[in-house]
Amino acid sequence: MLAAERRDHLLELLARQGKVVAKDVAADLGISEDSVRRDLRDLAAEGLCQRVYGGALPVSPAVADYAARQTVTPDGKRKVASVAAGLVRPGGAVILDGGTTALAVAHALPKELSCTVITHSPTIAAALLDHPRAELFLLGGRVFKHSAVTCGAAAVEAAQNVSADLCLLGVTGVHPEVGLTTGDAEEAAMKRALSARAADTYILASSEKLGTASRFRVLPWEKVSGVITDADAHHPVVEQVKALGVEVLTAS
Amino acid sequence: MLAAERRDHLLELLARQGKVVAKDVAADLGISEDSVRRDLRDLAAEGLCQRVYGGALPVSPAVADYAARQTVTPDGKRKVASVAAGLVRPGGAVILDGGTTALAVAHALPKELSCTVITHSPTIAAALLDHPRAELFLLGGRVFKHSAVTCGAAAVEAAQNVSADLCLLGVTGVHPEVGLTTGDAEEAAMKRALSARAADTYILASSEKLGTASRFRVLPWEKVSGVITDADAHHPVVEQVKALGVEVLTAS
DNA sequence: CCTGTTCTTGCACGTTTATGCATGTATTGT
DNA sequence: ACAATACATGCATAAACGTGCAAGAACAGG
Repeated sequence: MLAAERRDHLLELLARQGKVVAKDVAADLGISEDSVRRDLRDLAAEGLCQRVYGGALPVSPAVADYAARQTVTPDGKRKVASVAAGLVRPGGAVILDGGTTALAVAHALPKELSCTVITHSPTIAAALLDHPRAELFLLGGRVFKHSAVTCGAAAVEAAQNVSADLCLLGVTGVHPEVGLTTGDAEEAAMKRALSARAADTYILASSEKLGTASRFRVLPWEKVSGVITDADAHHPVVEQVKALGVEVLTAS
Repeated sequence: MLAAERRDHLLELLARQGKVVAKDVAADLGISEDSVRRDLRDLAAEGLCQRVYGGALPVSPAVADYAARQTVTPDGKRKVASVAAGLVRPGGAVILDGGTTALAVAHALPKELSCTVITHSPTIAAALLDHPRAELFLLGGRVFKHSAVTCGAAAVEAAQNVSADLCLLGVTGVHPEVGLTTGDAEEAAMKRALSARAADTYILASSEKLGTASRFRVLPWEKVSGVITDADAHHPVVEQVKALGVEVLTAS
């Protein structure tokens, strides 16, 4: 890899993602962090980027506000989202829950992927409007403003009329014994309804959810095909969940 | 997540929401409150925000870019939206169409107005999430990405189960003889279905729509209670529409 | 083909910076 | 006045940084 190539690569990353993390790029390109730092220093000297602790930012912060929105989601959720997006097969149908992690999944879906996305979140629907090849189906109903999803009888009924290969569900608590839980009864019912319409259900479980439980049970472990998390494979909760016979996909 | 990114994020929140709560941001980004406090302290030291107990406020309180968003919508649409929003009675129910003008109406609704909003646009629904007293009902169905609304049989069927006092409809053409028109047959059908569920239907007709016609008829003039426009009261189309017995609300 | 120079790269070292936790203090609301 | 919450401070740890140095590659000139 040529040095000039690296610089171009850095500038492209900067434009596309709105930021560059020295460590990540180094690992990605298989070169030392020192070289990346040197490149960034040079670019900054030429006024092509703004050097910050840990990496660099574009000179004009308003470069890509789509990208900016991406970057404000915590690292863990983004990793989980990336793995989850990989589960969606071209031509397949996926039921996508609401919540910030699910929104990250929507953003992580390849822009030209042709698939069917079924969701009960207007936010998710709005995020997928610029995916030209994605068929989008919105489940209507009363909107719960707190979590920005439709719930209630009408929404559950609407869900009965769809089916999919895959359901990606967000929850607030993932506990080996208690199971999967969330903070609202209506939401829990809706999540159950969604899960029942898909062949496989995977849980979006960024590490802060592991080992915690909320008030309302969503699903028992038997109904879950797998869990996607950014926690280490040796995390105690991960190992307990594996012992229950549930597949665990770790995103490191 | 880079430290500099966090600071940018804080400033953006400050601009968009007019305030920052340390605890919330910490939970949101998955970092400790200490870091958030330190960032806020630094920003305050640079004069970029005003530190207060529990979080921070913008330096000049009136900067929250609610105004900024309003200004990107053309002047005419904003005026129309403002008048339309005035038609919504406290406690009343309104069916709100999709489109940019309808989105402006959503933004123009008083934040503390308690009313029921029924819409088939995920974008509109997302825009109204921060109206705590507004009951929100979303009509599901296949999403037409071009105009960001749900359409088709499922959406029309969902519309049959609601009713409202008022329907605010956006169209692409307003012509005295041809009537109200739009560019897509499915959309036209959906708009008809919406209109049929409300006691009164008003058309959002910013001046560039007047005198033009598109491919598909939405409604004949008899089904329309009124037209809201920013055009002058002596605009020829306005006078012709008035002659048809349709009320015209002019927003100057 | 050989040699000396320059440039790049990765490594080692010490330094600086950021972060989370613990402790004690201030502020707010009831 | 009291409890709850927010805050500042100090500290330990880990990460990022800069610098100097040596090994190697690219290149020019003899």
